[in-house]
Amino acid sequence: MQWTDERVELLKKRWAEGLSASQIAAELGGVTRNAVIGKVHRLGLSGRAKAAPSGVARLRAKPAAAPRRVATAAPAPSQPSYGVRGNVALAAAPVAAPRPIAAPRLVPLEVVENASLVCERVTIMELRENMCRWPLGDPSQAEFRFCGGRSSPGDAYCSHHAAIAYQPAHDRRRDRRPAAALTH
DNA sequence: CCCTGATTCGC
DNA sequence: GCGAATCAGG
Repeated sequence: MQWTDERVELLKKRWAEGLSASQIAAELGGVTRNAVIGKVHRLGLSGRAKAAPSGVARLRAKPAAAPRRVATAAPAPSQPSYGVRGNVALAAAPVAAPRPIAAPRLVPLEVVENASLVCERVTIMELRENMCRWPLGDPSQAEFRFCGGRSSPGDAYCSHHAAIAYQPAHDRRRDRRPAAALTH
């Protein structure tokens, strides 16, 4: 991918809007957040309006560089695409299309309550790959959130919500307990 | 751990 | 010029 005028324009715009480098990278596609940050600096538009980093930090036009030595071959990426390397470079990590609705069935109340405990109540913007996409509330409302609890990589839901969502259709009817409210 | 931006420097 | 690797910080 190259920095076409269009891509640069979008970058400038989003950066000005305050989006993070990784968010911009995801929107652009084909680049990592490092690439975005690098470009931002080259364009000379770093340092967004940011509440002064508390006094001293300001003056640190510091040299404390890194002793990096790349030398040999690249670390043979296990995945052909961009991946997550610790806190490093992650490009276009597409969060799977969040499903607006997942119709919960009758579920033991305590299961639902346990689920509530792990709900982070995150917005769609805060939703990440390994976060539970269980919807909370009305998707048409601003208050709509996703559970956001930890989900196993590749799983849509956290363990509690998975227990609810994937409940076998059978043993639903038997043991009657207080029906859980469906809002959670 | 998740993430953020900043910096260096081999390419 | 580009961006991975790394740092420093939340």
